[in-house]
Amino acid sequence: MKIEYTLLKKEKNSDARLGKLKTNYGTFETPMFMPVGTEATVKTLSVEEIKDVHAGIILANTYHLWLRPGEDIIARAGGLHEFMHYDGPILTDSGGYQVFSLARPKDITEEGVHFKNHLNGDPLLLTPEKSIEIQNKLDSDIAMSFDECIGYPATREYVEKSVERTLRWAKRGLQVHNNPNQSLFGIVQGGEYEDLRRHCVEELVKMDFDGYSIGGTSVGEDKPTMYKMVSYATKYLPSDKVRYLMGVGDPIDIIENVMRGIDLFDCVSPTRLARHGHAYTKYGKINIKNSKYKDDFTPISIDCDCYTCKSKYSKAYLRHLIVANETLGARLLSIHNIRFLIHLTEDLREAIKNDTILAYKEQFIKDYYHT
RNA sequence: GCGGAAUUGGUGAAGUGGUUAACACGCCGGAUUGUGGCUCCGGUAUGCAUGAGUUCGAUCCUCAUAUUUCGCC
Repeated sequence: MKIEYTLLKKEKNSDARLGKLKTNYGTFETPMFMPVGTEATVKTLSVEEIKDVHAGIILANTYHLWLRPGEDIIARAGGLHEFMHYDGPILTDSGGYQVFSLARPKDITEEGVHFKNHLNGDPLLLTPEKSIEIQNKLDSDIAMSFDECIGYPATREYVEKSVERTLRWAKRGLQVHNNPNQSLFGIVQGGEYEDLRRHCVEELVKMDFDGYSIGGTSVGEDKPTMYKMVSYATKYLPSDKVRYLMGVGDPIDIIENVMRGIDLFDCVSPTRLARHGHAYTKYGKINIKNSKYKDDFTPISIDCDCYTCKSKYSKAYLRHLIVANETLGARLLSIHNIRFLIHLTEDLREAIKNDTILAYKEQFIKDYYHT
């Protein structure tokens, strides 16, 4: 069965949407933040801990799992859910982002993208067909089209050419996709150009994907530009399909883009920041390594309902764990940070129900930037 | 007691008779956006054991003192 998106309510003062996404592995409400589990693990968290932060869905990565352990091993295990012992919804990224982070422009051809295996240096070719074929075998609930994620700034000429290629790649992927239990999303590119974003949306909608993502953001542009890019896409996307903004996870960005009609987000930041000793709080991001926390025996946040805060692990102890490079520190902070972002989406859903998102945003920003 | 060697920041240390004393770790900050899992970027010795001398100029040469260390009685 494919996913089913139901639009439950639109907020009065913005384009924010409350929705419901039904998958073979469970139903959850949107907006929702997806924790990133690149290597079939949300780094440092057990499956029970992923559930405990109320993650509706998680993300894994085609490129990484292709290289190691290989999609055939995962297929033999019974698919990604069985393999990683996780019975909730999973979305797989296509490897398109690795085009941006690993490849050089000359490595991109019509056929696909030439990489060097980052593990052993072997030359690799990832094509739209190959990416979809791997994702079919991984048996995730949602697969992504293989796209070219371009950086910012990029010339209009380049973006034009790249969007057309991304569209051809989307079509090629769609043609080989053959997993009836897996949905497939198209990815909107087009840089900062409204007509190109619009064109990309219109062509993707003609191909009739199960959902749509917006890519090519958080690649070096400033916030106003990112928000414009999102609006240029959501403006033309069909309201009966779910929308996913890729790679965005800054709290303020989540609020701003929910208000522009985004339903799903993912970002490595909560887990990466945790490993490097940072914690989100209502009053801004803190660096737990700062010496002022050396003898602060209070939890990160008294009104946080995450395991770490509820258990009253103190800042002094967390600081010690991070400074001593103990994995428990990364784990406790990851739990806190992911829960913080998911809690944020819960608050936003509530605000959509009550049509109070403008006031919510104003108060959040006031607190977050220390009034 | 006699003789030798050593003494550079929080630590391990490099270094030179002449502008800002290398590097590493630590420490103090910052960064991080569809994760190439111990990453990246800053800051961190107004001073080279102490005192005196030689010199235009000494962390570097000389002497004394202190401390450490090795050997001998």
